[in-house]
Amino acid sequence: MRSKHPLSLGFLEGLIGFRLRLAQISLFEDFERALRPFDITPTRFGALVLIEANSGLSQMQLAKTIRLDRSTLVALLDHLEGKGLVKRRPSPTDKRTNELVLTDEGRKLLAKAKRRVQEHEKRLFGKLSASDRAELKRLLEAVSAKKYNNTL
Amino acid sequence: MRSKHPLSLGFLEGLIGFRLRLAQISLFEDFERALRPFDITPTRFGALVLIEANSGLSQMQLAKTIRLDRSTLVALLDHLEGKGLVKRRPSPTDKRTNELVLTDEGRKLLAKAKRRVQEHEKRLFGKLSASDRAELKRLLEAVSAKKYNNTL
DNA sequence: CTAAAAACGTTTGACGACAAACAAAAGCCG
DNA sequence: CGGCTTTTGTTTGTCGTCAAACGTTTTTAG
Repeated sequence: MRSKHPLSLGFLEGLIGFRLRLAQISLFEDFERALRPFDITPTRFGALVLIEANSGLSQMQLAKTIRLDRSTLVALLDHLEGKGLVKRRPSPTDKRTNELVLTDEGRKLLAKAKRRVQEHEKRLFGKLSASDRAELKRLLEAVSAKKYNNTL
Repeated sequence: MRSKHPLSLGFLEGLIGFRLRLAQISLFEDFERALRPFDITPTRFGALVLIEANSGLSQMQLAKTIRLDRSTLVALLDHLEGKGLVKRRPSPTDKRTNELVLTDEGRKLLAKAKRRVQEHEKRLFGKLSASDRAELKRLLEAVSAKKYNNTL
């Protein structure tokens, strides 16, 4: 006797949010496994990419863009800085803020990581057609584009 | 001087995974806010629905279906049981497992929660057309339908 | 039938995330 | 200018999650 998986999803069956959650779990699982050798998580990867693309940005700017609490970012940057990938440089114009920059080592590691991430995306979304992928991206953007009535 | 949001996303621009992550954050934010009065999170909600739809299921079956570690489920069920919404009932046929069932109170609360969740889904996905919603759901299902090469 | 292997629920430890409180600095406004 | 408010980075506390180890029970092999 082994009534295996097939449970009824009940109310969850119709919920897009539930599917989104499952997809997110699959995503994270594969990403984590693929980037484990680099000790890089999705969040860390996002931070590195953004620092590369916007050298000198502040912690708040970074936090907002990847939608992370600024307090969370502290430990994350401590980690990356501890590994010599990122540097916090006190801003000369605003003594409250730090300018974030990638080190040479950071740039080098990121280059390698990007290739892994590219493979990872292919693995996850490769089963979809190119137009399906574009469509998925478009729809996801629409979802997080927040301008819903904040009348709560 | 206030260089606001507009940061370049760089490499993230093209990644579906990044969009998925952002959408997931938006989802969780709205869900959490909408269901806060009930002290119900997305994960708890999933558990309640699944127990309702598959009364008597085991913890492992539940954990697998919502893709949660079985150790995580322990605390979650402790919480729900503590609030009198769920009951753990030792299985008569397999002394290792518990049969999970909803209490009357659990069923009542879940009914209310479902309505809130329905509103929440409308809020998040209502900006999409019906066909877009169906498409999104289909694509997300395809993503988490794991059967990618496990050659890693 | 019996010994080894697997499954189940639990405990403990680690980690990432948020929220609240804080000090320092910058911005605002009389 | 001079005081209040806001912003920024940090610390501390809490929570949800996974992973590993454990005892009990079931399943499987020989």
